Amino acid sequence: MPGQNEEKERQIRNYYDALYRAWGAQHWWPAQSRFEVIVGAYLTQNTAWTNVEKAMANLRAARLLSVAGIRRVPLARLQRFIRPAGYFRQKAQRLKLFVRFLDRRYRGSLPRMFAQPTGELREELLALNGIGPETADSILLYAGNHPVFVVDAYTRRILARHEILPEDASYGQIRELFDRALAPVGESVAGSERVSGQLEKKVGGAAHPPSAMSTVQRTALVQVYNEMHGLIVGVGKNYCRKSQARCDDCPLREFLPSRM
DNA sequence: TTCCGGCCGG
DNA sequence: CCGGCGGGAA
Repeated sequence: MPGQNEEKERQIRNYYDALYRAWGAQHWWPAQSRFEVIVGAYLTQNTAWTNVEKAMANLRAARLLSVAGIRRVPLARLQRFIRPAGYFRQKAQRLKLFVRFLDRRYRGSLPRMFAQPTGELREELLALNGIGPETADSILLYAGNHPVFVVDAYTRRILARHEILPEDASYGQIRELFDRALAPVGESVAGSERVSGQLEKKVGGAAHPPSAMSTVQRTALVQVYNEMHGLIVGVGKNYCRKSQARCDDCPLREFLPSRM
């Protein structure tokens, strides 16, 4: 049934529209630099963001929130600074590993790293110990401005509860759905049309291959992916919580699959 | 106690 | 597929 997927994609666009109307731009992932985004992406793995902020504040106060800083700080010292973020031994080791990778592969240059094609850089990141799909995509999108959608536990939970995709849907499947759903929105933004209320007009367009994407389209897509993930996290944190969800006040309540 | 903006190794 | 990693806040 080919109509199934199209319906799901339209639903995703409806969610984006409703959430953006309710909350507006999220200014998601506030950070001073790209490297801060990368550090945050590591530290926030299965960890509350408030704890990540404490660790980041420690690093910033110690003037270690940079490639050079992580490079020179002794491992044991790094562990102490990021302790509030939990898993501090793993995470300290993995931050060191990332800088080592950056040094060897890109001579310590983030601009050189992010100049790499999206797909190839993604594979390189995934090969690193401590970087899985979500961390890789977070780095690509929020630090590198590459057009990839970030799937997290909130995304999966919302899709499952709304019966759009099963709970055990793969990361790739979820990401594909959002890619296809939001590509038309990116085009809409690129065409300098208003986003809100215009989402119904362009439907059914498959995602362009990266090579066929203009700079304007790419930038627009990055913005849309950025916003959508931020909005979803807002839903997950405040309403679609693991236990005791508060569907009554959720901006997405009208889309619930007719139950309680 | 539960949960958090995951990921790795057995 | 499962256990471990871990501190902080609700």
